Amino acid sequence: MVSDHRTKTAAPAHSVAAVVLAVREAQLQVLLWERALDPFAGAWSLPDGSLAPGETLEQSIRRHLATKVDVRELSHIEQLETLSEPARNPLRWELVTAYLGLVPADVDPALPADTRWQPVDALPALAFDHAAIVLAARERLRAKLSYTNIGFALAPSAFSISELRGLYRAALGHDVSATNLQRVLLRRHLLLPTGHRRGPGPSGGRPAALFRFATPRLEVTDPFAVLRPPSS
Amino acid sequence: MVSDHRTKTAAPAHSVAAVVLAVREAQLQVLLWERALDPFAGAWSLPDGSLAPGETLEQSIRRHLATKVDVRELSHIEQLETLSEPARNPLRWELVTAYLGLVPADVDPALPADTRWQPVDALPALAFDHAAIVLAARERLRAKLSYTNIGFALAPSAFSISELRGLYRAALGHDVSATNLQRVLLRRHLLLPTGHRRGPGPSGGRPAALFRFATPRLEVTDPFAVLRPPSS
DNA sequence: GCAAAAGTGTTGTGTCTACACCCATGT
DNA sequence: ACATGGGTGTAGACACAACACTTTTGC
Repeated sequence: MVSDHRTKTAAPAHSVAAVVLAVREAQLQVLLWERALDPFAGAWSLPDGSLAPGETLEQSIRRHLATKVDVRELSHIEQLETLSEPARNPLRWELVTAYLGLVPADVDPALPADTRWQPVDALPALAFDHAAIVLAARERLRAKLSYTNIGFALAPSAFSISELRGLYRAALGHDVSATNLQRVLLRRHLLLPTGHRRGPGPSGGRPAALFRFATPRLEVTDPFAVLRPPSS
Repeated sequence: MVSDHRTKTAAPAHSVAAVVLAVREAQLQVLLWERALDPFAGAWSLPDGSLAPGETLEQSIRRHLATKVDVRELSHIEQLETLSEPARNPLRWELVTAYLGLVPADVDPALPADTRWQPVDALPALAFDHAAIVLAARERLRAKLSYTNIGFALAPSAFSISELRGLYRAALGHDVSATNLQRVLLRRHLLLPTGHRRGPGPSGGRPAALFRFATPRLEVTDPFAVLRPPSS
């Protein structure tokens, strides 16, 4: 079957789409794009595009993000899933491979006019199956915040604990104790003190120590291994 | 771009492949297939096939498994990832979406002559990028054994704790304490006593109580939420 | 009684939450 | 001095591993 030539002519189109998330104004936001062409002309959708010969899926989504919405400063990218419902695109048979991309809170890429950040909690109707993809991306991010160092991808290069707390709160959707956040992340050696301090605000207050993430690459830090190997 | 008709003619072929795992003879084994046709004729590979019009990826891999290796008793199936390296297939541009499938230890599907179970720890050279897919599947299974009820998909409908221990040991690759396995799974209400007992072996011994998994569907049982919402 | 296999009791350790308290700065 | 925001100390709850011990069977 791999060499069945009839299937070659019946191959589906393949597109890539990205859920680009960032915390902006204390909210988890996603980068959306207003479609100019059918299907779903005028509707909001995820940034997407077609896979070109000679490139991998990840190269493809990076290319589309760079050329169409000028987003190059992704601190992290990972594949989410491939959707294949035959009717997902009303015009043709098309699969899509979805990616999760993260942008640090301190970068603000210049966006084209048809592109906008939207809070994930208040999404407009989205084209295709993109609403489900956004929710899957948010779940993936939330889970990984608990057992990996993925916070590095949301945070600026240096930050105070309370700033980091704001990022976690926005991404997780619930409050986080600054006390325990600091201790959990320090215990796991995810955070390093930079030695610098943030100046206090206009109304005073103790200056906050600044931290940075120890590693700018995704690592599993809590091997959630209830069933871990015996110590002997 | 979605409506760019040039890309339609340049679409890649799309195949599906499955890592079907089961614990057999105290080892984690994978279902392999000896390829009859090029590319990689004569080499071992994962069971695979082409996506047909009108079907989803999951329907497709279920169809190929049912028709080609006669495996219908999958207790669980989930998508792993989609691989897209342009040179992964030497004959043509082809993506593959990989699935993880699990078969309970007490079912033994009749297999065609070109199909065989092989221990994951002693794999022959595999076609394409299939070796990497098998390792990804094993990692996914191992992780999910710790924080979900996925054990239900490896286990028969009723089992003693020591039988279950054997399954976990084979899948995880290290020893597991029967004492603690029982307590962890009971504490999380994954396991229910059936009220029946297994007769003792020829050399005596206390008869083992039989258990079953409470739910035959994947559930996250340990929300590994170090950063969980405050109780108030 | 003795060996074999299953299951329970118990102790110790580590990680987390919650909350009280202390520290450093501006006005 | 006092308000404001940052950081630490500590106690309690919980989950887990390890291991000793008890129970139930065959011989």
